[in-house]
Amino acid sequence: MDKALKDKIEEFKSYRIDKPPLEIIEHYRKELQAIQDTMEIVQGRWKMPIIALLCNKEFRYSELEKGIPKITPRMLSKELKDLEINGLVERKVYDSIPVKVSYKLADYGYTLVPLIIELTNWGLEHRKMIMKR
Amino acid sequence: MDKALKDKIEEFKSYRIDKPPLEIIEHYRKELQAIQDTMEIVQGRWKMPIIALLCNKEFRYSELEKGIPKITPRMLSKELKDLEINGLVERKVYDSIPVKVSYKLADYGYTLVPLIIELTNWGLEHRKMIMKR
DNA sequence: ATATACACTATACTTTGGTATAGTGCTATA
DNA sequence: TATAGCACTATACCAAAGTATAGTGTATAT
Repeated sequence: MDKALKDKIEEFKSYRIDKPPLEIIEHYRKELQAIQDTMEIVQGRWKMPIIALLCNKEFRYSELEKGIPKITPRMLSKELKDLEINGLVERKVYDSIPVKVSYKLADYGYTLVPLIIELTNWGLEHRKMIMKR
Repeated sequence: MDKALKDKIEEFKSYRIDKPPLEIIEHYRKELQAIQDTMEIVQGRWKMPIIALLCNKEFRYSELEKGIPKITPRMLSKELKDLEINGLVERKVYDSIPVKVSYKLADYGYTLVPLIIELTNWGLEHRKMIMKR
């Protein structure tokens, strides 16, 4: 475990309250709710990878399909629709012939960047750890 | 959106590569895999709330049940088992009568702290935003 | 004698997430 | 004329996630 992470954890621990379990539960109710709110929006195998790609630039539908291995067209369009509904992704239609459709991150989508960074870091470290064993 | 977050996003943008979509996809393959690895372990409504509580201290089974509203005993014991298998949580049995069982975060579980912080922050901000509209 | 706490397990069920496959209407290319 | 690309939608299906309810064995409290 690297030093920066250790520091972050120590800092985190210093904020903890030292109380019996039931009081801790009371104290953290809002935080638990917040975690569940986030998870509800970000849930599933596909949403975060889609957002991570869109962080870089607009992508067309078929480009996303290539970019996210094993996703089926049904899942891709469903997930894009969900993300649009939640204001994270914007859909743009160019009325050329044939139609071009582009998806880009909405400003609100960029608020997920810190989360994506953490997901990525943890996943990379986790893979390293598994390999070592 | 607050300044710290804006800065973080700007920093993130400065790391982005400016290339056509297919090259971006190529470049980010590992990161996308990492995100999916993490999501696989953390997936579902219950795992992160459980871990977040256990960040504070050991909890007994029945305390967790109280701490995580609406979870059923079946889900709680299943999720705890999954987390134990992945080395994130440790289960301790005190052989008093009746038996006491405690669950605590393993060292490895603490590596999820930065992620939990981001999940919590985003959820809290999201709720604020929804309320405003 | 009854109820309750504890730490679960069992069974049956519903919902959601995800797969597999085919098809649409348009156009450009061989 | 046939094939492929584009951006999907439709249908059927399956598996995993989650819910609802009941029950187990031991022990303390009323």
